[in-house]
Amino acid sequence: MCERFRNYITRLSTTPLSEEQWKQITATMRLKLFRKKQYFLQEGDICKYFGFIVNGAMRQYSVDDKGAEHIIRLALEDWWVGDRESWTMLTPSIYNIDAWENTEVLLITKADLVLLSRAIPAFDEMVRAIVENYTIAIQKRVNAAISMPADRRYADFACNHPDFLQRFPQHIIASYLGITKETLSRVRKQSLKQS
Amino acid sequence: MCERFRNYITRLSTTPLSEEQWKQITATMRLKLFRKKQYFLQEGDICKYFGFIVNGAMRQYSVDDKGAEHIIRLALEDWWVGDRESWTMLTPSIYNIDAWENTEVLLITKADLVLLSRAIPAFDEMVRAIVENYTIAIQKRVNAAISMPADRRYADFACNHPDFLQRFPQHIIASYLGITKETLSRVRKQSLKQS
DNA sequence: CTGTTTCGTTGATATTTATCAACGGATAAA
DNA sequence: TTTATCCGTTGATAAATATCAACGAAACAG
Repeated sequence: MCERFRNYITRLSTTPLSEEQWKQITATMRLKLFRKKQYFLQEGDICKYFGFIVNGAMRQYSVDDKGAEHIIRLALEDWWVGDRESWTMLTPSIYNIDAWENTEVLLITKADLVLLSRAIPAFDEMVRAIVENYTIAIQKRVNAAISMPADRRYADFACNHPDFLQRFPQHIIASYLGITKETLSRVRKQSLKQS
Repeated sequence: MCERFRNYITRLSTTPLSEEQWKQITATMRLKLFRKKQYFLQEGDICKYFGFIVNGAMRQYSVDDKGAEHIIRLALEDWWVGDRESWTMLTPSIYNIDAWENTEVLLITKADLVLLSRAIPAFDEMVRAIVENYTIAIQKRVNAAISMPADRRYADFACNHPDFLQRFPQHIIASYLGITKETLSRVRKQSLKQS
């Protein structure tokens, strides 16, 4: 059932993971089902868990003064969800995270994460790799946001995350890219003509 | 001379730093002067060092197909410079980093960073704190980029980084915010009227 | 099956932002 | 000093994108 996570660790680390260690991990992390629309984290909450998505889809977003949602992050299988700021500072989160599909998540607390990292080299390596990958990816996203027009941002996104296009509707993708659904619709029509 | 870095470590960590450990750090990291306009990293280079700015100012930017520069990151005293992607993947960087003022930088290689982190708990804590702070800050920047209009982005920036406004000219700030210098000039005029 | 919501599209229009061109002041270099 | 470069501003105009409104199709809930 959680084989997916085991493979994930193996993929992100060089040290092998013993049967014993894997048992410790499964004994520590709890599997929880979030039904469609259920909150993983709600604005004002403190983020006590990070979650590894075993299957399903979630989104992280902020809500502005006019009630409009802005998608900060999308996550599918093998992605993590949680709010780093709230998690590390223990402050109320300004974001919401909810399930877009029914989603199975492996939960871990900060304390347990520290424990497992100390006890299991492969786990520690994985954590470091996650952070590395995340910072690289988000750096690119900032670069795209400040230097590319809407159509190129979409082209980039479609190229790098074709799976997201299959799982999330266009108005969600649009919000993620910082444009309206109407603009995205027009951008897509254009890009079809040219191919 | 590098007292600034010592204070920085102390501030970001809870473990004290012994005289012995500090000596090890200064013996490992090299102080280098970059004169105004000198490259710290040039597009196509592999980023072999991260640098802690002891004094001065640097900028990181990409250059698009039309030759326009897009400021990815600005850095003053107590900030780090380097390209995470190139550094971790050992791939040629797509960014440039150069000195905006004459700048003194403490250099460290990846190997040395690992060594010092293993040997010195305070150093390790500092590295973790940097990564935490960085991910939180850049997350907010993405949020701003996709959910705020130009004037609010500027107001936010001015509020959070008043020191940057003093040290970098407006066209650099504008690029950092993803707008043109003309637009920034108009935004500022508006914001003056209202206060 | 039937009403309801979600989703994507399109058109008309408004707003925001970029582009282009020009200017004056400040600063640095010769 | 003179000359050149950098910097910020402004106006006129163009382009990109948002907003508002309406529609039909599909998916879903009762």
